[in-house]
This record gives sequence, structure tokens and C-alpha cells, in this order.
Amino acid sequence: MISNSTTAYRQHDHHRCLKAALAQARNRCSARKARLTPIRESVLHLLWQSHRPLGAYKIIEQLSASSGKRILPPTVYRALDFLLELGLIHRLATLNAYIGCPFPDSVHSDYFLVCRECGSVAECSADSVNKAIVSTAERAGFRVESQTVEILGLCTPCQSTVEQPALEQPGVKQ
Amino acid sequence: MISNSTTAYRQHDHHRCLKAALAQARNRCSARKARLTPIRESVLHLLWQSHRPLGAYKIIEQLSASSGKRILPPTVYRALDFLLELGLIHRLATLNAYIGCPFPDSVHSDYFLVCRECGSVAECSADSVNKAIVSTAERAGFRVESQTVEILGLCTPCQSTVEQPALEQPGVKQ
DNA sequence: TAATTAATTGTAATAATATAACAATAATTG
DNA sequence: CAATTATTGTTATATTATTACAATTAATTA
Ligand SMILES: [Zn+2]
Ligand SMILES: [Zn+2]
Ligand SMILES: [Zn+2]
Ligand SMILES: [Zn+2]
Repeated sequence: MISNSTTAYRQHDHHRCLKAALAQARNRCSARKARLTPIRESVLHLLWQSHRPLGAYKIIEQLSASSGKRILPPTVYRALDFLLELGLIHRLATLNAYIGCPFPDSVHSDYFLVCRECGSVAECSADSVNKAIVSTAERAGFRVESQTVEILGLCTPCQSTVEQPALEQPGVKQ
Repeated sequence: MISNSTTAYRQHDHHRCLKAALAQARNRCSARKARLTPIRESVLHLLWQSHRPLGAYKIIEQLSASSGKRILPPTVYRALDFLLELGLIHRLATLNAYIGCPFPDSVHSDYFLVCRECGSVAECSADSVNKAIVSTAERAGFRVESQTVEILGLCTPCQSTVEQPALEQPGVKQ
């Protein structure tokens, strides 16, 4: 299992995440003879501001603000499509939002742990989950081609700062 | 593991699916003292036309056509919200579409097998998948509250009618 | 029963997310 | 260089979903 859950939800040297992501992006682009243009790099940079996903229109806003000129939707959506195709970012279907991929180089059918409190998202790849999905699908005669797995819940730090939903047994909190 | 994959993708007496769904809906509504009004029932009925999910605006179209009067978005979205809250239907995040739940009465954290060819969707609930997700999330210190699992691929009948996609590396159009 | 309240539906307007179509510009290739 | 290809700019529009408030219908109470 690979995951960035230990850092994503906690204080950490995020500058390293950013630097690593940009370096990987440059590698990947040159390997594929694809161009990491200023717009594309800016979008990737914005997505790596934090571990919270960003909607396309938030990106448009921020890019417009930082560049001083009005950036329009197709510009950003094209950059997002480019980054998605290279596997440098992911789209979260349940949030209509985008997030940088922390390990674009390892092949992974990934899933996402979305903290409903702080909004941060960690990406994981666990063979056990993948195997369970593929094998139960196979039992149903279904051939898996791709999967979308998005888990909503509470990250470790947020478990202590947020009260439990009232449905649980009383007295077991923390 | 419960699943409707054996029927969903094949010829079957779909009228039974519809009848069962409507009966379960009526039960559930009376149990909850909720009203299955004509609009709500119509929407549920439309979603049970087949095992293919329907977008909200398709429902609006069909409802407008069949009722002879113009049905507007809030009317349908309200019916959908009602049915979602009662667990009688599900929303598929990857498709922005809705589908009837074949077993609203059993508690299930479900996942969906979406056939990219025929468009039919089966719903499954497998403990193995659920356990794998919860246990790997726990290893990451994450407390799962809900999950969205949507699998894209080919159902059994479609596997024989459709050629395989050429296995290509994801990359960039040159 | 009539009066009151609550739930549901109707309607207009708009928000949020995403794409199509085509023109202009920049980079790459021969 | 010219020719070609890739990228970006721009306008318009598609698709999905929600807000706000009025009208109506059903349920409850006096
Ligand atoms: Zn970081
Ligand atoms: Zn958190
Ligand atoms: Zn059926
Ligand atoms: Zn199929």
C-alpha cells in the first residue's frame, strides 16, 4: 500500500511536496515529449498549494488574479485535461474537483480519503482493495477497466477536534 | 455478497423488477410516514424503466412528455432528493445520473458495476470490498463514514460483442 | 366543520461545472 | 525561410443543480 496520508493531513514541509510534484511533472513531460507550458505549470502549481482539491472555477479565479488577465474556462479545462492525461492530477467525481497526484510514477489504481472536516485528501493504493473489487466483479462476470473509489470520513487530526455523529454508541468517543 | 448483476445485464422479466421496486417503495414510505406522491412515484417509475441510469434532465424531459405539462428542474430534483433520502435510489457521481436501488431494505454499502457498452448498471454489496476499504483506511488513521465506489468495465454479454481496447499507455496526443 | 398549520408543488431566476467551434498565436519541422 | 502542428484566446452555449418565493394541497387542530 502506498499513501500520502501521513503527511496530507498534518503539518509538514509542504514545499517539498510541491517541488517533488513539479520535478516529476517535468520528467514525465520530457519523457512523453509533451510541453509543460506556463499555463499548465501554473495550474499544477495551484493544485499543489495544499492537499485540498480545487474546483475548475476556483483555478480560473486564482489564475486570473495572479496573472492579472482574465483567464477563461477552456484555457483551464485544457490544462486540466492535459495534466489528467499525463496522470499528474486526478479528478474527484464526488467533489467535481481536481487534485495533484503525489505519485504519478507508480502505476496505481488509486483511491481517495476525503476528510469532510479539513477538506484534505490523501491518495492511497492498496492491493487489497483493488483485488477485492476485481475479484467480486469477476464473480459477477464483470470485467473491470477502471475504478472510482472515493471515501468520505475523518482524518486522524480531525477525529479529535470534531464531535462524533450522534448515531454511535455513547461513551466511546476518543 | 448481494448483487443484481445476473439480471441487470440480460434479458429478464423486468416487469418484476419494476413491481418489486414500487412495492418496496410503498412499504418504506408508509413505514416512514412519508408520502409517495404521484410525482415521486413517476420519477421512481422512470428510473425503473431499465437498468440504465438516467440524468435529471432526461427525467424532466420524459416526465414533461408523459404528463403533457412542462415539469421544471426543482420538481424533479425534489423528488430525487426524497427518493435518495429514503434509500430508494442512488446517484452515480461519475455519471451525474440516478438509478433505482434493487434492494433498499438490506443495509448495504454498495458499489456499482457500470457497463461502458450497454450502459446498464448493477449494484453489489460485498463485505470483502467494504472490509478492505475500511481496514486500509484505518491503517491510514482514517475513519470511514461513507464510500463511493463506481466500477467501469464490461458486463458479461458485452464482453463477447465488443473488441478489447488496445492496451496503450496513457499519453498525450502529439 | 372551519381554521390553522405543514408539506408539497409551481415558477422564475440563477449558480456551478463543462464543452463546442473557430480564430489567433506560438512552437516545431522540413 | 515556409509549412505544419500545437497551444491559447474568445465567444457562445451545454449540462447539471440550487435559491427564493408563491401557490396549492394535505394533514392537523380548534
Ligand atoms: Zn504536502
Ligand atoms: Zn481532516
Ligand atoms: Zn430488471
Ligand atoms: Zn453491457
